[in-house]
Amino acid sequence: MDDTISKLKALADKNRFRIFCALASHEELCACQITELLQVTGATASRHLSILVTAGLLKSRKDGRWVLFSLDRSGSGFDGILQWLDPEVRTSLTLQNDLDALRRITDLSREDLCRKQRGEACCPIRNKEGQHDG
Amino acid sequence: MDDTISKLKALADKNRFRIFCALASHEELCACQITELLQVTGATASRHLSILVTAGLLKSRKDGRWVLFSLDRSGSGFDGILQWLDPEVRTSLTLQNDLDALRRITDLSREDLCRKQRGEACCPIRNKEGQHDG
DNA sequence: TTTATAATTAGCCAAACAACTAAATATCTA
DNA sequence: TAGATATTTAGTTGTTTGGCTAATTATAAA
Repeated sequence: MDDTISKLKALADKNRFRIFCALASHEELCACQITELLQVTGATASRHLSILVTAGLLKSRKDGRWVLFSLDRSGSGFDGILQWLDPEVRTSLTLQNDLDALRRITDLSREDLCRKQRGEACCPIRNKEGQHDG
Repeated sequence: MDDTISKLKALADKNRFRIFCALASHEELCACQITELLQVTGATASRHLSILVTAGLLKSRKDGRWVLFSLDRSGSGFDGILQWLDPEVRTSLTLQNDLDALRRITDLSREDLCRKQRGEACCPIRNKEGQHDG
């Protein structure tokens, strides 16, 4: 039971939920891409990612100086999670915006993305929210 | 998305998770039976129940001075939740103990249960936990 | 109508949590 | 090696949350 509750707790946060859904449609994303998507500090993104990994929802691998995250589909009941969340992922405005944003983010090379994060304001991520999230 | 996160938050607490699982195998339970199961104050049980109802996971109906709670299976994706949690429910030691306890609780009339809650120590609910919960 | 009781609400406190900044730990490149 | 950069860890702060007791509301019984 505690494992299941860890998973529930891990998903029961808006930013972590967005990370999870982002990875449901992108095989792998690095920490800095997640940071860019959420528009939080790298430290914050890193902590959220570690919570998701610890809960067994994500796995990570190192690629040079990058750490790449992906869904850990090995957990028992994982398909049930996806089945539950799937209609959500397809209809939420926030998550649709996230997909748009991710497209822009992954269009940049990681190098360009990181240059951008150092402050050269190119390609800002717009957040269309404020409307009720369908 | 917010609705889904409310459901996740509602389930991401041990006591609320136990309530939900209890109701997965008992059509209806009143607040005082839940109180007895969790071994918390009525106020605490009531708050947990209201969180589950607000999230759309439970519904309630009044029967005289009792309020009876049951799963609200109408929510979209509800079957996905059950599918996810089902293996859990069948293997968790805590949840198995809860089923035993519930059998004892529902064997009592509600009147007897409430007399018991007023302090006459009959039929204590044993908690076998402490062992790792499988 | 008075008393008892099921349930909820209000108010309090300690623990958990999510965000930040700053510092530390890799890893790559010049 | 020195410097840059991707990520994580440490430490701080304000908010949320889960539990309690006490007070309130609603129903039933005497």
